[in-house]
Amino acid sequence: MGEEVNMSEYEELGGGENGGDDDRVAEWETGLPCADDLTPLSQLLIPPELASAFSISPEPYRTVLDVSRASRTTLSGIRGQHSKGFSSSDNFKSFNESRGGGGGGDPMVIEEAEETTDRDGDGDGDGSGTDPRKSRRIDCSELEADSALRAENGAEDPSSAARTLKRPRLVWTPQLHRRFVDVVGHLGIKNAVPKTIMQLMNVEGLTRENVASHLQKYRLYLKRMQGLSSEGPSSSSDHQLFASTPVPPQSLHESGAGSAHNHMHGNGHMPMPIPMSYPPPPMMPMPVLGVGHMGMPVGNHGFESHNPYNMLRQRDWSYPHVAPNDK
DNA sequence: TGACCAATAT
DNA sequence: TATATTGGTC
Repeated sequence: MGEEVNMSEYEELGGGENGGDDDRVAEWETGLPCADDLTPLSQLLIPPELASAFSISPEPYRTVLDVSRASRTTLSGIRGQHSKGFSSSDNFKSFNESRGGGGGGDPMVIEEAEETTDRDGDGDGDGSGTDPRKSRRIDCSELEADSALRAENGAEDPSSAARTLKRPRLVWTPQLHRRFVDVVGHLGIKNAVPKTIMQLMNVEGLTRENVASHLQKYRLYLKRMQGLSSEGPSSSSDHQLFASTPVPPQSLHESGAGSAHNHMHGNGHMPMPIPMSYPPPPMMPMPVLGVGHMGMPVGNHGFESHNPYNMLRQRDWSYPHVAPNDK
């Protein structure tokens, strides 16, 4: 963070060809939210009052250094998941860091969800902080979080049993899905494979399996949409979630083989850092303003400053929603 | 061997 | 229904 992001990092991402041009990057940067728009990770994400209201122990302040370190470890952690992986891992770092617009990388962290379908029973009625397990936040700071969570999860037997514990079911929140879609959009549906998506998404705790599963569904959705394209909007429920799909439909047709450097967005350049702005509240499908067809941030800024969800989003982005996954 | 993907299970 | 897991294939 203290240091500049090396622009050359935009070069080739897993087979991507043409290098990142500075002006393109600059172009991008203009689209990025300015530092003021972002909630610094070094800042408390949960106000003390709120924390106490929900019986959450307030998080410690993080220094910028902490944040930086955390993001770095996160990245390395994620990279560590694949053995051979990417030639220049920095690509992903840049993807991530530059999005922070100087604010620093913010590897997203996801929230875990109780996997038992407990929507009827299990009255979460009394908010007496009894459900740390229901929706737990995982600190993005390093592995401590993971181990802490695991300890919390299988409090009795952290060592072996914890290993065998099922990791909680991942919930694809609109934010998370949005990130997914953005990455897929940048890769092009044809090049979007679970591993790459997972890495580009840079979401702590997200596994390839998670992505694969979601990708499967997403592809089905795209197929269906293409099939129905002329027949009006689908009434399916996933439409709500997927409605925010910027992925160019032609990508599917684009069986056009190997041109991996799909003209993706005009010039087939790298997946750029994606300023994640995701206007729609879950129940309100709306056209995606956030990402134009060029993958460029389009209407974000006004939105960001006005949209009340913005704050939430910030929170969602930088903060956990993750399922701990130890592999 | 690992990744992808479709089918199937939960 | 959404997500996880499995099994075949490359």
